[in-house]
Amino acid sequence: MSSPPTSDPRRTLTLRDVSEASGVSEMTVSRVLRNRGDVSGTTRERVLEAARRLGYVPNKIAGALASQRVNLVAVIIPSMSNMVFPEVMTGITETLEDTGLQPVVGITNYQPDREESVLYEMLSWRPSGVIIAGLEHTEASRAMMAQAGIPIVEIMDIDGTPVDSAVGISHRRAGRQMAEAIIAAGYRNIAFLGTMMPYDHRARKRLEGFEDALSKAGLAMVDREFYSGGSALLKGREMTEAVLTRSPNVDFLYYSNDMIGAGGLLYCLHKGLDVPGQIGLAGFNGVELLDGLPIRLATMDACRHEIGRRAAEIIAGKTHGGVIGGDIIELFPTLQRGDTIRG
Amino acid sequence: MSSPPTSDPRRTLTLRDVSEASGVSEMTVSRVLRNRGDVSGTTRERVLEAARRLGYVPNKIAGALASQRVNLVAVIIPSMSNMVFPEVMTGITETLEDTGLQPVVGITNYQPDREESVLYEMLSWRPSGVIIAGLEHTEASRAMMAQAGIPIVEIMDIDGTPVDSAVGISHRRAGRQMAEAIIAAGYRNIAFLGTMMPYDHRARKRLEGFEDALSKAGLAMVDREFYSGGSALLKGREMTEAVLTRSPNVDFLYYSNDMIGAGGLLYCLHKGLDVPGQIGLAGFNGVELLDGLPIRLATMDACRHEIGRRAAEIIAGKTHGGVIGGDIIELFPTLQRGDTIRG
DNA sequence: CTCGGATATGTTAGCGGTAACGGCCTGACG
DNA sequence: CGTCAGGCCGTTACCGCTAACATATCCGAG
Repeated sequence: MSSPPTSDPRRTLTLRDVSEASGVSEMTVSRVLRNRGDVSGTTRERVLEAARRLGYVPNKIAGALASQRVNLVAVIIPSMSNMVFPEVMTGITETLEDTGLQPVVGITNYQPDREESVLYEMLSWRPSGVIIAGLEHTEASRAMMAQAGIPIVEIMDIDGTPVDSAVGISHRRAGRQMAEAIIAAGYRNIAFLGTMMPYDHRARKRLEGFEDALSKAGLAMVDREFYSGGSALLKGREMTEAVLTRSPNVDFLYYSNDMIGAGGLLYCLHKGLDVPGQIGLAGFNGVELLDGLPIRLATMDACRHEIGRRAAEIIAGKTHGGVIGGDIIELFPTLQRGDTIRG
Repeated sequence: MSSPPTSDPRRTLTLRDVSEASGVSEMTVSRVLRNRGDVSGTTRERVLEAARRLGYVPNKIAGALASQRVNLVAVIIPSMSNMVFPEVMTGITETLEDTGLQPVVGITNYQPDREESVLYEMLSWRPSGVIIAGLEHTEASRAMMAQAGIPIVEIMDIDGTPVDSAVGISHRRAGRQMAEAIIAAGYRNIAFLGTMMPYDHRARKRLEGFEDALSKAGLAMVDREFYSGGSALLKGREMTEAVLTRSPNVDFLYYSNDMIGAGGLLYCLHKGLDVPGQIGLAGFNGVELLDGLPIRLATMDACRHEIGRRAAEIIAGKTHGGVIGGDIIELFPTLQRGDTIRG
């Protein structure tokens, strides 16, 4: 039943409390806590002890306002349940780890107006940089980013014009490459299975590149099937059944992502189809999950981890007094043939 | 080539800029932008127009400092690539959506000291509440949370003593329940396959509950296998092979999560084993992915979405002037027998 | 016409830190 | 013994915004 040292017990502590408890000025406490400027060893000890004893947690809001420095990096991505963005995040986090910078995530659910409001909200906290997925944004979003006066890195995609910097792969090229490999393997009746893509621009670009290569070879997509929402694995299974029923002559299934591809693969194996002889399959992303499947789905690694790493490096570099110029870094995904393309 | 209205073109804008551009005081601008207090229609229009034209983004740092209110909720979880936490996040986000509160995520990678530093970092931004996974924290972490003077909700687990509120399930009971169902189905030679769990307390508690029920029935675990890192699906496959090779008499495989369970299931099916006659399997979590498998793995739904929802409701309620009392909300997972337990 | 009370806008004083600068003291050096 | 650099610590003035209060304006009732 001891009473607290001074005043209100539940008031949150400030520098002044630590200052009084340790008998030095607030400024000195601030210096100790930030490890900046010269403070004698004994004073430092006294201050640290007092801070620890009181359970003082600095107020970064006040600190940021005074110093005009915020150690946050806004990361704006469409989704987290996607298996692709967690890995990008890992790359970002790793790289930022020892720069004093901290990522803060915002989710847009692939909705441009939601992206705009998330961006607005994040910018209002004056972060040191922005990492944002994709090159397609609303006019207002682009304007905000251009105005913000901080490094902006648009990631995943480089088929377009970034506001500032960009790190990613060419999805159009990725689609084309996959198509070429499939054609070279002798498949001719190719179907596409993928997301409904009003706003999944990267899936759209892959499809465009893919169809481009098909038509160059005098071919056209034989069938296509779209989905949205639900368990991707299950959707892959269902869509595959639908396509194979509707178009029995199909000899290749190109999926817009690995998850539905995996579902499709499981379905084909279950039905006892000869993969890759009778029918071939390919996905996109190179997700870890594929390693656990009975046979390995053909895919393309989207360089997710490195994209995160490189983007974070750009932010960190510019924050610590780098140049202003916008860099465009293109990465090159590798085609993994797996066991589902013959040849 | 027009020059900017005043001074430095790249300086970030403040209320004063909007104030000057619209000919009213900063205070009035502030009122308009926050939709608070009485402002005439014409003034409001003029201010909004000016703000839009200039591309003004308010500085929440200054706002928060002045108003002593921060619309952020700290959410601290072990991992994002886990399939379980994204769904909790969805529940949180949904519920917070129209409260003006915004979740901010921190990741601990199951490391207590990392949790401590993430917590410290987040508390230094003075959030309106904290949602944190688990009941086990360092002494310092518990002290910080107790001191913070804001609502704290510990989620996922209720087998223990929360700092303030808690929302979750009893993992011990969940393990026990699963064991009872398995025993009732007539399986007797049961093996456990799961994560190495220095800090995955929930997996540990499930195992404890499970073994508890086994021993009550006069049984003991026949074999066990642990993993850490890597593709869970693949690990499930590998561990299953290891166990079945080492202990051919095993007739049930209890997995600590659905992902490795799915890997094991695929392995068993691939080997042509009779599931669930010859061998049974069960996982934990009720992840969506299972819907896409050839047959449905037995599992227990961990109520992830509802946990997120309820936790967010507690925070929102207390923030908007609710009571202080710590609530403990227990949810009850449902056993989904699927097709991998006979009977 | 006067006056009370909305309604609309401005003024002042911080919020809790930090940058910048200044003062004091010590010890080395000419 | 004066001087001065450098270590150590305090003072002052904000950072950009908002709470609280003060002031002006307008309207209709009495």
